[in-house]
Amino acid sequence: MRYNVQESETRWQKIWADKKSFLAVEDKSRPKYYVLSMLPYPSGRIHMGHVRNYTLGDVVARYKRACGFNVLHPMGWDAFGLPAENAARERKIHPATWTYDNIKNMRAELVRMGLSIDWTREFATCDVTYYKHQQKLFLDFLKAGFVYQKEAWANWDPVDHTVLANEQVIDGKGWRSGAPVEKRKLSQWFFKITTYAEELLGALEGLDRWPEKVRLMQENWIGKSSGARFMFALADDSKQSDDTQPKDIEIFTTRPDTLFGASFIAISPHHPLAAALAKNDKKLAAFIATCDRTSTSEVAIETAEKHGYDTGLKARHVFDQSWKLPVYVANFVLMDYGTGAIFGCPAHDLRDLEFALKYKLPVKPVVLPPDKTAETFKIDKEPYLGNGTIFNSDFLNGLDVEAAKQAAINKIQSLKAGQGTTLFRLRDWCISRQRYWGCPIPIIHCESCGAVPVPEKDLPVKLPDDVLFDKPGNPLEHHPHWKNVSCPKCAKPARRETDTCDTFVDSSWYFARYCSANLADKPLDRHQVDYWLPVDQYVGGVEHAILHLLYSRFFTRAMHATGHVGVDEPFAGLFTQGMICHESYKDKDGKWLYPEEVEKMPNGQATEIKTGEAVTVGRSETMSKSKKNVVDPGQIIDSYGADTARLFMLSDSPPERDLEWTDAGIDGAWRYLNRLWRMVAEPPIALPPIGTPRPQNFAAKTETIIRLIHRTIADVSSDFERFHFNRAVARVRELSNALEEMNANDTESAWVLREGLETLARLINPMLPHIAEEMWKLLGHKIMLVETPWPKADPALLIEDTVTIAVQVNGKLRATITLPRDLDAKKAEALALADSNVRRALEGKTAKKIIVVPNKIINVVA
RNA sequence: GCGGCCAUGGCGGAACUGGUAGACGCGCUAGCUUGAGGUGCUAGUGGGGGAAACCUCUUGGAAGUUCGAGUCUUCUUGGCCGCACCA
Repeated sequence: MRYNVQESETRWQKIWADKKSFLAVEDKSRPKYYVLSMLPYPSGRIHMGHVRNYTLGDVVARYKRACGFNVLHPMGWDAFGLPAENAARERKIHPATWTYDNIKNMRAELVRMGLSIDWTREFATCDVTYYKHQQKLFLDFLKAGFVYQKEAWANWDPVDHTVLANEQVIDGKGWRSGAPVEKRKLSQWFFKITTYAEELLGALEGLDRWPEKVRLMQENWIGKSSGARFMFALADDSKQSDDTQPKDIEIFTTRPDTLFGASFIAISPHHPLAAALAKNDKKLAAFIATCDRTSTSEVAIETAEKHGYDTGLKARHVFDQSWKLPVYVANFVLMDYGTGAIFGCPAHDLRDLEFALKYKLPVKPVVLPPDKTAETFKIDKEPYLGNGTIFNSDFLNGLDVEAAKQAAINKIQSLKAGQGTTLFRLRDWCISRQRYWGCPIPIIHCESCGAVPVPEKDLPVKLPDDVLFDKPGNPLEHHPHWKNVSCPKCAKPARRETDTCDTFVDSSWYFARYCSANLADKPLDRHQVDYWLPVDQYVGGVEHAILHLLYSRFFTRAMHATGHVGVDEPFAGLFTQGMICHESYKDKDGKWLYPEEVEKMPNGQATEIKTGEAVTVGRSETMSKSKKNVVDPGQIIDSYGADTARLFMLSDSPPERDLEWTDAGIDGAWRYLNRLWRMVAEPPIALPPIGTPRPQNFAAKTETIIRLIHRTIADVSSDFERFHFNRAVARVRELSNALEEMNANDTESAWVLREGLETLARLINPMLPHIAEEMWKLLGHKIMLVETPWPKADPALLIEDTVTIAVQVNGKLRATITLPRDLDAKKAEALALADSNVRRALEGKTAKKIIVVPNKIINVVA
């Protein structure tokens, strides 16, 4: 007999659905646990990354459920976005049709994975019933001051008539059109994420169940730096281009302690002063134009080379009005950071040093390293960045770097030239997208009233269905009448905002919406949200380490401020899984081949099945459609079943690391599934009926098995708690190996075997839910495993009476001895020394020192 | 360039706070069983030596701390990831 996977898996899936096994209902009497896998984009098919992601989430959900938690484990669709519009353009399918068809297919695939999801809470972010609430949140945020509109530079694709995200600009060209991207100033909507910059940074520390790596990435992204901003006055005798030219330059620095080492001022090519000067300086205008050109296309290559243009202007040093510094326009100074102007201190900054060496500017050290003397210390090709004592610096002399920073800031403030300040790298979040398939921004533009929020009673602002994708640009803009409305304030003819929201907005609150997914009249129900939030365990890919997670953290704070939720942090625990990798194959013409088009030889060579020609085998790398090194989960589940796929995902590789897909691995998982089934379908010993009382005594061999059963319960439980699923699988396999070897046909052994098999079924249940239920049923149980609590290890059976102790002589293992547990150190010592191997290793020498670590090791030093 | 992570058999990986390195699996070898096409069972499997007991070397490399280091420290090599002139 063989295990009939397909029959069994579809049967259990139906039973779970019929019994509503995974329906989540608020229940104050039980602790809640919210498990969430990252929202999938409905591309049409699930891929291996999804399988891994949802398997991990499902193991946690099923395990916590068995442990007595009231579990919420929902699923939905991140359904807005560009691919649907591309499909519409390329294949003349309406984005909605394309999206909902894809959702239907993918939902069916997810159901076949046997996930313990509460499907009653499912929604797609493109449902009007979802995005109308998002529009309400937008209006609330607007009222609370989290939203504003401003002119901002955007990457504009002149062929597709659309704005491109930075990652859609490749070598300065649009990723679809290939046309050189232009910088255009557009009026766009922003969320004020910078309001919370300090808090988003500070709260990272409290996210102790987040990967260190992700917290670090967010920390760097937010990029806090403290320093000072202050004015350098332009000297009177500087040449003046016209009256509109500013009289001073404001700079930002994190190193006010090095001010006495200043040798120049540099401003960005985009600085207003540069623009003013360029009006009467053709050479400068040309220089700025060169900077613009290199700044878009060849950023990576040009990074090293620094260029500057001496404006001829002089700036007076803040601390010494007689000291005049030259003012350069320099290509390495960014306009959108700080004030767009810096002072250069070559001795203590690499970039300033490069610049100074190139333009022969003075290099004057002002920080003396602890091991150097003032007379001999010189800066050559390397700036000195470390701590030290300030010298050559007037009133700062003798201070260390930190003290000097503070002293310099105090002085600047007393001079009324500026003040100490903190700067963040984090920018406000531009949410405007010039696209159709997104949530409309609920704003009406009126000639006389300006940007007017759509009144709440008029929500939702629905996307029109009758749109055409026959020409480039935003279909909402081209629609015959959708954008023509009357102003809600003055009733004059006005124009709807035709921008839609960035899809990151959709995914910034979906986790909260699941708590009251079917609520019609408002976005969230405070009681339900307060019960379920925060998400206890969030699972997804590292690729969202910054944007999605940071936006969600901001959104949650904004929702808190507007009274929609009661928490600041959406995700208490975060787990980021690794990618799925596979070898790639190329034919002789260099065209990629799918794995199923290739036959592998035992010697590692490969040939194309169709042609018989040799195939180049590439190294294993992340599965991607472009390289065709993908394996379709649907096909795997068809032939091996969901449990096999799930087991493969959990075995061997730790979940945070990349996983290599191999056919051998899936075969191994499949064989194990069959072994499990055979163990209960055809047990080696006849099993006693359920509820047979536990025998009083066991033979030593049987006792060992009993102890192993309980050891395994304890180990697997702690492995699950710590996301060590590969270890859990190993522990489970050890137990099944031991049970398979049982052959004594006595009543005690039979009892222990039943105990072992039942434990096995319960332990694998979170990972392999279908076969676990099947085994449980074969063992005669009427109550399903989904309703059966997690097994508890008997603490008495976890403690061994005897322990095996390693005996070392001079740090080298010479013997292992078995001793009663917690044996007195002196006695243990004596027994160790009596061991023949130990005596031989000592070669008659006497022990100088003996280290005894109870129940672990004895080291004899001779 | 800056910041971070990682390195263990032929392969994926175990080893909790420094305490028997190589659990578990894949692969391979030998034998048995089964047999038409994702079988099952037994034994073995880090390198070198030995019939064996056992000895010896071994966690990218070099040094150090320690009775004892895969684990801690310093240097070094290689790989992966993030940021990239952020003043």
